[in-house]
Amino acid sequence: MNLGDRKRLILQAIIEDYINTAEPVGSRTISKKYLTNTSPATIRNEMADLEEMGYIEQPHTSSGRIPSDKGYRLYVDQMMEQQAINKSQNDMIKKQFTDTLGEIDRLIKHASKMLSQMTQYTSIITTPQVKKTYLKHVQLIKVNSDTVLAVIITDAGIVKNSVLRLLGDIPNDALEKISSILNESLSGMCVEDIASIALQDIPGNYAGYQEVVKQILPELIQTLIYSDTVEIYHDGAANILNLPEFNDISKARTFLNTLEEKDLMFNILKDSQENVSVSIGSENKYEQLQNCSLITATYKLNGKTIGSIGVIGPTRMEYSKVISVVDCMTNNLSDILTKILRV
Amino acid sequence: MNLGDRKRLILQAIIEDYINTAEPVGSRTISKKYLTNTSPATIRNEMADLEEMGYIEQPHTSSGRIPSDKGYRLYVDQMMEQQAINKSQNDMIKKQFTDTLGEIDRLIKHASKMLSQMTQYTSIITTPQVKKTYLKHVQLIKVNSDTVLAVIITDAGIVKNSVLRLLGDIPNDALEKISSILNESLSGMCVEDIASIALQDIPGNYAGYQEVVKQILPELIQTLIYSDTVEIYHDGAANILNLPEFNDISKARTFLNTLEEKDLMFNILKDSQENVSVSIGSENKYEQLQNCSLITATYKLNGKTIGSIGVIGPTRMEYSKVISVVDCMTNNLSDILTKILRV
DNA sequence: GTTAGCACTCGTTAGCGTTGAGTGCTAATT
DNA sequence: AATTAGCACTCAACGCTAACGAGTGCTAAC
Repeated sequence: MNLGDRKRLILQAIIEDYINTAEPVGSRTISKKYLTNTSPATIRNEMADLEEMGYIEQPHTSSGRIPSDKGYRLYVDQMMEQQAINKSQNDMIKKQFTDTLGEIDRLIKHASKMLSQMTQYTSIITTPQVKKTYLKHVQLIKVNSDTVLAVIITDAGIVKNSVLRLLGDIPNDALEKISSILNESLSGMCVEDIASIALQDIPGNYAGYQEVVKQILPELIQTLIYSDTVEIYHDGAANILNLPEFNDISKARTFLNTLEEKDLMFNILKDSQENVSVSIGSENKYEQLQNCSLITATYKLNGKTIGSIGVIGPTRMEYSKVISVVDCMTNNLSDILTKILRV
Repeated sequence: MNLGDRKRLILQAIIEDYINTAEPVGSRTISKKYLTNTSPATIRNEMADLEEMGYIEQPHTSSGRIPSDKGYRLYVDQMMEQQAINKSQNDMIKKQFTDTLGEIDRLIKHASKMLSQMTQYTSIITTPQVKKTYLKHVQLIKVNSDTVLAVIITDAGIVKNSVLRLLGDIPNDALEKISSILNESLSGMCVEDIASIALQDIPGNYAGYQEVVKQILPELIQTLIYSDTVEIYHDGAANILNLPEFNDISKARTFLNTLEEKDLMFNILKDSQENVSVSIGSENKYEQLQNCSLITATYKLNGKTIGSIGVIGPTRMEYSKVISVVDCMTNNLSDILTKILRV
């Protein structure tokens, strides 16, 4: 299905002009701005062919052409100039990250903000997923006579806390003992597995503290289960209101509503591939996003995929730029996380 | 400056009708729907007076009247029927909260979601502020040969973690010792103060671990400083697109942009009063919000104010309803936090 | 195969009278 | 003296038409 050079050039011209202007592109424009040696009439003929092949569409008779989803797909896969990883962009991201100390969540939010600022679209991002990591250490700290704090450390360096309330007082050394018992039996296990084991499956000598352990364990497990809930952040929602395709208030509303549906967003990001992947318009699984394009990728920690980021924009998206930014961002995010959280 | 009963009734009618319909209210409407015993002509005369006094405005000659900010203010302060704390509303909130276990941040986000759903406006909320609390306990946990996790517990039950990287290995019992030294010198201090003290001010016998303490302390302090950064969440941004006052895309954009400016939002919430307070249109300090109204209040933990919530909507807001919801929400939030986090 | 010419389509915009909700004023009524 | 009916006036909104122009497809000439 080779198009022929001229058709390719015309398609490319249409797509790139449309990405810039959001206006249907006519034969005259192409002849003037892109293929100066070809007359509008010829281009019209070619365009008729391209339309028949499904790469472009006509909003109505007697208007210029706009790219179809299929057209964008061809563009992304074969025609787009792969933007070299922009050095200055990369440096900027790196610098911004090193300036952001503090907690992981903050880092994640910052990444999201950068992503939306650099692309001028809307970014979405998940916090690291705990489920996939392994438990490294549990420590019980006595806070009050009846209150114990459980601190959970996983191999991804993610730390979760859980305030446990006991029925009675418990001596400090007993806590120490229980801590080390729990550690022995649990450490090294996958969080997913710990969450699903029944109490009696935990081996070990409780040294007379069975009662206390029975109180603590369910809550601990509960914490692990809850802590698996990844949070989803987004940023730059207002950006899309700058785009003519969202001038229609009802479209803007649908978009914003979709964005606030965390479950949906989670499902979208859940499926994202390790490498930057592009989902164009009708290719999207969810109806609400079928007039958008989505560019996603995952970030890692110590080589393990633990979260995803994405950019949502109109199908008329600056694919080349966004792909390079997303790529750059995941790499830097993985790097910095691995550096900060190495445990 | 008593208006006289009829003027009051007319003003109230205008405000309530306008809140419902978003359309300028004419004399005929009032005569038909609200003051059936008074003729439109009489009402027109009264309206002319009310306009002169600044309580209502005319978008253009020959249109009905709309309330001015001053009008809304009078309404909120003196005329509005204080909605009784809605029992079923209260129960719903309570139930929702008890269903939300897990971390504080999640609870906060959930509160925000509820707030926006119940009011159909946009809600904002801050996470609890650490600065105002007192340090209760510090614990160092060895994770790796060169990695130590510091866990900080404050009297508000807020827990922060900080991964510290040491230059060399350190024996377990040394950590214990350092932990207890730090506890002795720091616990009971206000977080704000700890963050500002210099290293040498910490008394205590370091038992030969001066070097290690010198490494750990700055990072610990850093964590405290960073952890003071309250996060701000919002929810229900899409709601405002349902309102006719935001049909103008550029207004919607301004609104969304403002919402994403965390610093601004923080400043707004920072000033909020303990009791529900209302800021109407031009009363707002920040220009971007001067065609909005803002209803804020604070929530507490163990009687101490630690965070704020708010609802942003058009000046044409259902004040009565929103005030009661916000009030209800802060009370429940304070309750549940105090229950969960009692340390 | 390419291109100039031309009739045709159709969304957009500007102009314009009509409509109707609402006003302010005046004079009559209570 | 307060209230109201009557009336002329204002002005946004609506619907209609005409002109415009960007763009097309087709045909015939190059």
